[in-house]
Amino acid sequence: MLGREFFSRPAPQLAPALIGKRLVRLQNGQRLSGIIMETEAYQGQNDLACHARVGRTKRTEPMFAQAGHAYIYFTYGMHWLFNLVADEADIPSAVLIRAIFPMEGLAQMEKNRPMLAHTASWLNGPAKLTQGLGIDGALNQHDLCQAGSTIFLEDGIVPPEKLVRTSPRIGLGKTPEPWLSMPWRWHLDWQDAAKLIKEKGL
DNA sequence: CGGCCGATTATCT
DNA sequence: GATAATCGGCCGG
Repeated sequence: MLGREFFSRPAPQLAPALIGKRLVRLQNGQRLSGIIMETEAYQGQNDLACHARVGRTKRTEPMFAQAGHAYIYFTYGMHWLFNLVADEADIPSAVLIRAIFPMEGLAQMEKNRPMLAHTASWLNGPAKLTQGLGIDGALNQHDLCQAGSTIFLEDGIVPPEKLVRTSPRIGLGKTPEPWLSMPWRWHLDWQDAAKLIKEKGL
């Protein structure tokens, strides 16, 4: 299980370090997991794409917590999105997990999210992976570094830096520049991930 | 594969 | 009262 020190850095540093890590969720005592393929950083009140740009509210409060906690919010009237809190306490900072490569508990994940199961498009979206892993608001503010947690990270693969692509963050709408174009999204192509996982024997 | 559209409701102004 | 860190269905190429 990755400890607090791993998460304790600004989101734009944590986000690329998360690519290749294994996200594990215990559901009914069973391991569901996937390799993290895509992340986005949201850092501080200056970042006008960050929910916490407006300061502390009921929704943004988790982003001000100590690193290693979960920030989970509901959007579009139907979707839960999962973030890992980064950086020091009182600095609002988080990394959105946008895609995973399914690894363990495939049968249970298929029950959780039947659509497109076992295809490359199964869990390649921030709301898709929360469905697959059975993550919702009940886990908001959870500590991923606490013994006995039902959600935590483990080491997985360490992709070569050249395979980790960057781009602007997705879905920011009318967020002003320079935040709209900030290259704070990191991702691994599906085929590259599959190859690396196979090579590593996971 | 890419673009447009409707769904559906907590949160904030 | 407007908006949203999305998704799936449906269309056209």
